Amino acid sequence: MHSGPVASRSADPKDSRESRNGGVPQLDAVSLAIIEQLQEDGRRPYAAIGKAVGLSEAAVRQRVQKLLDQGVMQIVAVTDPLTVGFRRQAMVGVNVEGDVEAVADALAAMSECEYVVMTAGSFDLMVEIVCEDDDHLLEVINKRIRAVPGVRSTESFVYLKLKKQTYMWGTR
Amino acid sequence: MHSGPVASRSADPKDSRESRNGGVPQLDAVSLAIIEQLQEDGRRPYAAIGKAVGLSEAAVRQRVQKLLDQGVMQIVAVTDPLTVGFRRQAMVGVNVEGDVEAVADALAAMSECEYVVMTAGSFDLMVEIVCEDDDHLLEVINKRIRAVPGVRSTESFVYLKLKKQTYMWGTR
DNA sequence: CCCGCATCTGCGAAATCCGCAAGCATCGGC
DNA sequence: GCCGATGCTTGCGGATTTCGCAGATGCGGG
Repeated sequence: MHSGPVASRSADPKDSRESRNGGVPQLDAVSLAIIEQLQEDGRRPYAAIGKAVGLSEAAVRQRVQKLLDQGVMQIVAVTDPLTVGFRRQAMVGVNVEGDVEAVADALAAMSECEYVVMTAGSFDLMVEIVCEDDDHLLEVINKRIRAVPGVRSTESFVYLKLKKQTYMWGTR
Repeated sequence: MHSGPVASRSADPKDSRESRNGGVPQLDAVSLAIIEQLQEDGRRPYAAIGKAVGLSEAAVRQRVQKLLDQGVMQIVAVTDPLTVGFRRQAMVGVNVEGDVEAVADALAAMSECEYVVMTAGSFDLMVEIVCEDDDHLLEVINKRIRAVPGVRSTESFVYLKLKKQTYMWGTR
């Protein structure tokens, strides 16, 4: 069902480059161009993509399937949760003692955490959470996240209004 | 091309509820169910969705089109920018003096800003930025963002590793 | 009651998706 | 040089999907 990390882990780290980015070989210009097309419209037909990037329809189909299988890319509907029934959303900065990645994995396992990223700066981790209401939010932050072993402290930023959300870095 | 806010502005704010969420009437259970289907797979056929939510293929198609037109939902490919050539990514917390929303709009207009949200807490704004390299990152943070009138201070969190990125809040 | 508006359904035509096979070029190992 | 692996192309046909449109259906206002 693909709910885990963005890039699936590989069992055979061949060289240092691949072992550091989850076993995904670097993408060539054509795959990049395909991704750009699908960032503009996730439902664009393969033939149209092929015309745009200079590949046959079948080749595009094969590449897209591989990108999806590898977990490099996902094609999904995205919305503003606040307009779709979820009333509380927040970014939580986390400070960790011990193994940061282990804590990150533990947080990523929680269904309320949509987004988990390891950072440099005054937080070790930043986590975006989506909740039904205030009670739910309170429980997730104060009971679940702070209960994870290694979490030293947290700071919360409750969302008031989402102003922009795009995925079109390719098209500029 | 839809690169702006998530929800497009309406010109006729009828009641207070709609005027506060960008003119989008609340979604009914069927549209919710459709969105859930497309969160699992953005390319799922309309007929399959219709079977799942109890609607005809054409009705699903009309509702999806409306959701897209209204800006409630977008169907796109999402990736980890760090695996696709962009080498520096960061979350920036911003403190503002004066009109927060005006600053948010100014930041949202920058192509490097993928994500702009107004927050409660020790930051007024949180902004995610995607850059080509360190020079680019430095320029965006220290030259462009801090040059926006009303920006009092910023704090940056450079991404080290993206651990989770999902859009399946509906399916739990 | 009637009309306008919004939504859903049914249905054909066109386009797309998908699996498959054969041929070909490239690349790296041996 | 030979060979296997990989990836692209072309072509194909059938199943599926998309798309536009015409015709119900439902609902509230006048």
